[in-house]
Amino acid sequence: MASGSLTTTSYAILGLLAVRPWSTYELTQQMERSLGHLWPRAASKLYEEPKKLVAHGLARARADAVGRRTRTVYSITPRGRRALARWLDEPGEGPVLEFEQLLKVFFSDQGTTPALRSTLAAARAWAVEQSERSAAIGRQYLAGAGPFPARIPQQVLTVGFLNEFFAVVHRWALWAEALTDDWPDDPSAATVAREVVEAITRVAEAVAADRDVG
Amino acid sequence: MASGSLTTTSYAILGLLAVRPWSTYELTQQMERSLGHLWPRAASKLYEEPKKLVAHGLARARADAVGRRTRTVYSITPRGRRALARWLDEPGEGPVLEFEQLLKVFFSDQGTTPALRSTLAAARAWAVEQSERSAAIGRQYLAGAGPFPARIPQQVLTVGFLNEFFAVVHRWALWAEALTDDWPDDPSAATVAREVVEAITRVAEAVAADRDVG
DNA sequence: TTCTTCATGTAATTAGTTACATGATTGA
DNA sequence: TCAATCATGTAACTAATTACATGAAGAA
Repeated sequence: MASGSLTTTSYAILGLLAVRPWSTYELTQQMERSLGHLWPRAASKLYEEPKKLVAHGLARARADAVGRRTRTVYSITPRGRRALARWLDEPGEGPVLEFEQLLKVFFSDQGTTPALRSTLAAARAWAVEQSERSAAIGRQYLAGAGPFPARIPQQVLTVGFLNEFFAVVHRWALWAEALTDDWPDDPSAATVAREVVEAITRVAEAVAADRDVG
Repeated sequence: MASGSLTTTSYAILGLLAVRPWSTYELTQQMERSLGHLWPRAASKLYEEPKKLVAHGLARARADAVGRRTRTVYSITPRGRRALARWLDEPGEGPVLEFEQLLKVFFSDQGTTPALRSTLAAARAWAVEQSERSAAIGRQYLAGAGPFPARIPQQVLTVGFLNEFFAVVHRWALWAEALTDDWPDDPSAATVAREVVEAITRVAEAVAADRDVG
């Protein structure tokens, strides 16, 4: 028992350790490559959290000598695996989104239409960039390469969501760029057709209809 | 000049004040109703940030008496409007996602298939609930009601994204539930067909193809 | 008139980020 | 052999959350 309780971030690290042992630096690499898209945390956190896992008896640390300095490699303990399985059994929180560009779109009537449209273009570029990176990894797996082939099913489920997420950002940006194409320079003077409001409401209603289905 | 620089959260509040003056409690209501979906922050933050805006000369505070206690109402200053417009001119960050349920899916090979599937069901229920709320507001606007009719174009752009986001969570959960339907109890023994990997890769490649288009 | 919920904050705590420091490795 | 980059961390700081406290308003 030690130093605060376990957070979702703790379990994110613990989950990585369940795959194989990692040095702290390798953990930061994984954060950039995969985990960062669903649970982003600063690298320095990854030097801190594993210590908490060790204090709870869920992981072990081994000091590995590289040249004159030491590197710490962490691995999961049997207790750690049990704790992870228990955590996986609990419901978990829905998605939480932080989207600064969308915030700027929301308040765009206080700025200019060119500013709004360049924000939309930036969002679209973001989606393209993410998708490029993801497509490259996908092709790598299709070619028979790619790390952790045993975990492909879990990666497919996860990447299946992320790619759709990137696609929705892209599609939305295109749609919004088209919609604002003929707006006056002052966006507070713009109007949208009733059919557009109907269309976006239908999207929500289609999903809401699943309530009955269960 | 005072007490730290302005953050995105500061501008989120400033944007609300540009619409009309609000008491702090009203600001927390707006956080629940609209802003919380794209820039979620705890209520207590909303009691603190406006003070920073005042210290920077971007907002004014008026103490309003209600019974024996006082309520603070904040309003934007001309300098505040200019600062907001400048901020809207800057590019802004792409979306950042925190998705605990997806994290559990990612590590689901360390648990059981029933646990995985109940996580998927929870994600789907989340999407349905959000969409219900959003659809109700959409119908309200279609009936001619709804607050801030002058800002409907900006709300359409914003809600247009959010509804598609809810829909993508829903569609993904259904897809994943179908895909895992015949999985063995131990999900680390599951496999997925090559066509599925091809399909999710095509999604990313379709978006990446926009690079050429610009 | 008492209970509950709405309303208005402050204080304590924690999670997370930015900045810094420095050794190891590689390649020009 | 020097510069650049990779690797490994710590410390200071800030943003944000949770917990708490209490007055006002309305319902039973």
